[in-house]
Amino acid sequence: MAGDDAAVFLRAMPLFAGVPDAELGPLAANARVERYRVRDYVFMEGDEADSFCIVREGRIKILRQSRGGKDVVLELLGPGEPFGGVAVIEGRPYPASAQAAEASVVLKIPRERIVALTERHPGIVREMALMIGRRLRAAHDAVKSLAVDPVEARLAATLLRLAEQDGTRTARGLALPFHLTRQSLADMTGTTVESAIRVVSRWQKRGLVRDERGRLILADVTELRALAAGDSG
Amino acid sequence: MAGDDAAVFLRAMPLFAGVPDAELGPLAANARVERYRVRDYVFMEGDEADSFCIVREGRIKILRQSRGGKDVVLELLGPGEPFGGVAVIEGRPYPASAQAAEASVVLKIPRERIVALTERHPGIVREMALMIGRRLRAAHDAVKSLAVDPVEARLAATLLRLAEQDGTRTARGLALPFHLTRQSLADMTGTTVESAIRVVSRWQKRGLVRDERGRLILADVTELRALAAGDSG
DNA sequence: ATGACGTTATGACGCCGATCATGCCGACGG
DNA sequence: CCGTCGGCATGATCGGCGTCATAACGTCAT
Repeated sequence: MAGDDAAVFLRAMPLFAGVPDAELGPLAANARVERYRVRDYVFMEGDEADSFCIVREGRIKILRQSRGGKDVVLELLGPGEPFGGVAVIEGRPYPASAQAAEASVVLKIPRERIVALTERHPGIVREMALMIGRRLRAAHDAVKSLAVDPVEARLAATLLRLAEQDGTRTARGLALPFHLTRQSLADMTGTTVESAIRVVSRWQKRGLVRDERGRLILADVTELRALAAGDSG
Repeated sequence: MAGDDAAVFLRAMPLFAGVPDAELGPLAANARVERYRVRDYVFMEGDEADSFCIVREGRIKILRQSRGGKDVVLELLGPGEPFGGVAVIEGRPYPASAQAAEASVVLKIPRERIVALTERHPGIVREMALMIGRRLRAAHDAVKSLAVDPVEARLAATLLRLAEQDGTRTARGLALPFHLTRQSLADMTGTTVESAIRVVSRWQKRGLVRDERGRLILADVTELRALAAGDSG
């Protein structure tokens, strides 16, 4: 049902590098393809972890919310990036919600399938461990930043990380390949919309960033890096 | 050189549950036992990751420091807990420093040994993945807390987590089994010594916690839980 | 068209908590 | 014994930034 293109998609992932085509085909065939509109939830914190998910198109936010309604965005994932894997192999409910930041397509592999596959191919577990390790480092970076850096530095660091991860070089500067709301930006840095708006507006006036049809473009990367590092000049 | 007691110690770890005694003996024999005094560093951020470490006795802080000299404690580990594993299997330098919070003993297994063992026993990798996953969740908890909770709530949550993890029940309340400096507490919650001192003193006066020879005892757990949850009563 | 809604924008106000300073106490070493 | 040092305690001050309010603008559905 998912079709051959799903198999091709899975084939391209480092996670399944050690799995032969003969097994990847059936896996793809058992995967469901789900479409989400902006603000739709893929799953909610506390849901039973029945699927291993992979972003096919769009952006998925991993977030938790506090009583008080404020969202905290823990991760922002793009095409090719898996999520929900830890909960699935642990057999526990999802520890956070997954929400579409824009219209998105997600590949969902049933729990039993992925578990069975990992038992036959330990390489997958190894790749997963490495991936989770990278995310742990990222989370630790966030902790450190929230603990010691002022809002402006956190915002600069966040934009730089996103841009360096999957931004595109243009004549005008480093461009984020997707629309990012000031609200999302605030939720990613532990601040408020107003503060995010104020800081970014200030940067626009100073020519550090540009806003082209909703897409942010980092014009002065070195200056932003200085701000992220805590220098005040 | 490490002796048989090291083998017994490793045997008790879930991480090596799938490894036969015949292999655990040589592993223990190749492990080094290192002693550290308070404030000694096991390794520093950026050091080449040449050892997989396990806390044998004492407490080890995993921390990063900002220009400005302020420490951020990411994890506080007790006996039986491994660290430095992600960096070792990834072959990258340690992403954070490890420092003794009290006099401690650490078991250090050379990189090649642990890597070779994981190749023969994929179960270790699986256990590692689960462990890193748990730590990732803990890190995400910290991110959320730093992003939305006020200082008092963060301090309460931190003490509760430590106490529930390896505290001991006493007549007076839930006791932390080790001495925790206000400075360390501040570094774990992203605040300053002064704030940590003020909050804890206030709690002592209200009878929520007691300080017995440096050891903190949580007398009113339910009230602390309410504070951690953000209620102001 | 025309509301409704989401996003960006800007100002006024207030407070939490960081910063700075000062003092006390116990431990430890010369 | 007394100087030094690390940890705990408390007050005064000030600023970053969260909160609240208001408004302009673009998009979409009816």
